[in-house]
Amino acid sequence: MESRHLRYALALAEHQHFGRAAAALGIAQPPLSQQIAALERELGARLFDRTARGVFPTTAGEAFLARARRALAEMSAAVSDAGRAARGETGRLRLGFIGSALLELLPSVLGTFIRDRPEVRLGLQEMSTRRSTAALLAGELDLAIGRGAPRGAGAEDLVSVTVGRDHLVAVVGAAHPFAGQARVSLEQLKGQHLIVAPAEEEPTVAAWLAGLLGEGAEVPARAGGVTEAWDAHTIIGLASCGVGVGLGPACLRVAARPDVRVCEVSPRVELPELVMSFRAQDRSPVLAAFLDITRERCPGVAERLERHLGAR
Amino acid sequence: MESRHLRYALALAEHQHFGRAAAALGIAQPPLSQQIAALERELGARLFDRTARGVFPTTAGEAFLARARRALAEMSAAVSDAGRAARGETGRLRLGFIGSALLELLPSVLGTFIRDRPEVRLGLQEMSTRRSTAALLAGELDLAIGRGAPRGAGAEDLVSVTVGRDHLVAVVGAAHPFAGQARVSLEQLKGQHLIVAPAEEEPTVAAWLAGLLGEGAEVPARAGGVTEAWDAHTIIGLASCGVGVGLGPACLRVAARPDVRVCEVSPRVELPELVMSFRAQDRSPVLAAFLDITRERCPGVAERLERHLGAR
DNA sequence: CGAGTCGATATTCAGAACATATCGGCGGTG
DNA sequence: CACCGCCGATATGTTCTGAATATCGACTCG
Repeated sequence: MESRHLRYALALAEHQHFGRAAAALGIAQPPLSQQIAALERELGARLFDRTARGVFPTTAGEAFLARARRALAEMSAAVSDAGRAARGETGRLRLGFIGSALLELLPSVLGTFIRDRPEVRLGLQEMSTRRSTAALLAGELDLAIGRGAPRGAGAEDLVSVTVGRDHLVAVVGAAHPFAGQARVSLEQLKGQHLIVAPAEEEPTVAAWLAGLLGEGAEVPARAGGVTEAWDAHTIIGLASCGVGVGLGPACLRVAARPDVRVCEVSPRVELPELVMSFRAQDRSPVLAAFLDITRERCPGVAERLERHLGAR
Repeated sequence: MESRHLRYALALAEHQHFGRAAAALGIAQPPLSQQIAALERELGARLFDRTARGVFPTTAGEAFLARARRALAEMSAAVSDAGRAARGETGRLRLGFIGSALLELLPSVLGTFIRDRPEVRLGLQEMSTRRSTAALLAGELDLAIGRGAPRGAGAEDLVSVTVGRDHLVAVVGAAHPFAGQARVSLEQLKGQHLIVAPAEEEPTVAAWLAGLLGEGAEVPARAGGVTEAWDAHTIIGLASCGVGVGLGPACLRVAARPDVRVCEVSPRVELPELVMSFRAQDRSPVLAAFLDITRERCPGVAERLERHLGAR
């Protein structure tokens, strides 16, 4: 039995007339008679009563037609569902990101995405760059936002584009000696207790800092001591109560509370770029849609993406 | 798109391998490749990722396959539903009957039917013979049980079989002069107030009675007076409280209460037969099943039915 | 009783689905 | 690094089936 039989039976039930039903189906009358007869033979049951006043379904026909309607509805739903999934209008996007991405990049991109693709289920999880890279390679994420291009095993399977640049700023409590300064020098920082992201989780940032502060070794080994904090709000909170000098990207200003001061670091120090990564072989249309929106919003991202997508 | 495409896609998703899926489908590998390709072309979306480790559905493929499974399930349900309806295992039977049918005939027949065909929805409605005949012709009933073969316009479209015979008995209260008698004569009845079924609703019975009592006219015109009662229990109730002498079929004994006496009428008077009627052109398998059961239970009905059914 | 309508049947034809044979690409292996 | 084997895609021929045309038989209606 093919779905054609269902369509023919439904048309016949609707028009109650072989000739008109066949015309509505775009075929001649004899093939319709044949197909209905074949269907009835296969089922071993008469589905229609041919009377002088028209063709009417039997009890068995009624039962059959009710199911047939649902079956055809499921089939057309299969087509439309597949199409929507292929166009990225539905599906799932699992996104891992570092906290600072929540300050500037994600709010606008996510807002647009949610408005454009309301039926896409979004999975959002804040995590370190290292973890998001690993999760991406393990297939647990579809997109990762972190600092610095992913490195190490498997990184060649990922595509990364720069979606933002930041320079280093220092955050101090209002009572701190630096509070009145618009800028602090690297020399000044060397004697301070520093609040930074954990070295193991953000290796790129940690390496930058270590180099910046004139040491080849780990940041935690610095004189003056180091406190590791996982996210922007913790850094700001610790700085506000005088624990030390928080160091982080300039976008920290967005989250700055009234009781802290943000100072430029002099000379200006560029941080590893905010980088968006995804699996090179990932053909998900949802991902493509998200990248499209990112492309629109972040001029300069476009070319980098084009180069990769064009190579597919 | 045909259901074949759904079956092929599901097989491919199950085996994750074109060759094995084709073997499971009983076809060669090239046609499977072709049909899947045609399906993907029609949908405008890739449904499967062909990798070195196997064939896996894409996101769109997952969405499609979920619907496809349901569609095919509906199709096979359509087949089985139609088959069950055709075999009379499901469906509906609307039955109109006179009250006395509830006393002997229906209890056993209905019991068997409900046990054999639990999924058939039964519509049971007590009504007069006249009304059940009209409802049968109007298509509001599938089967009618009454007294006397239906007559009048449309009766030739009905098939009737005798399913029971009864003779007339008289029902009186325990205090009635007849109470001690085993039998009463027609002469004795002539002076009594009688309780009978309404003439308009049970014309066959009324005609019999009128003839019996030696009058060409209507029963209500009889000296002694007449009360019309619709059902057996009312006749018995009125008789028990001394309203008069109830007249009805012998099966009234089944419903007789302790405070009434049932007397044979002498000479014995045969009542119009209990008749089961249905539309001659009704091919409903549920009706056929009900008739089968009736046939098994009522010997003698068989030949009458065979004659009709054989003529189809 | 003849005309008209409707569904079934017969026959032919075209297209689609399938089978056989072969090619191209990708991994694994000596 | 070349070779081999596996797998899916492609090419080509064959078969089968669904559809069109022509016609028939049954029933209705004027």
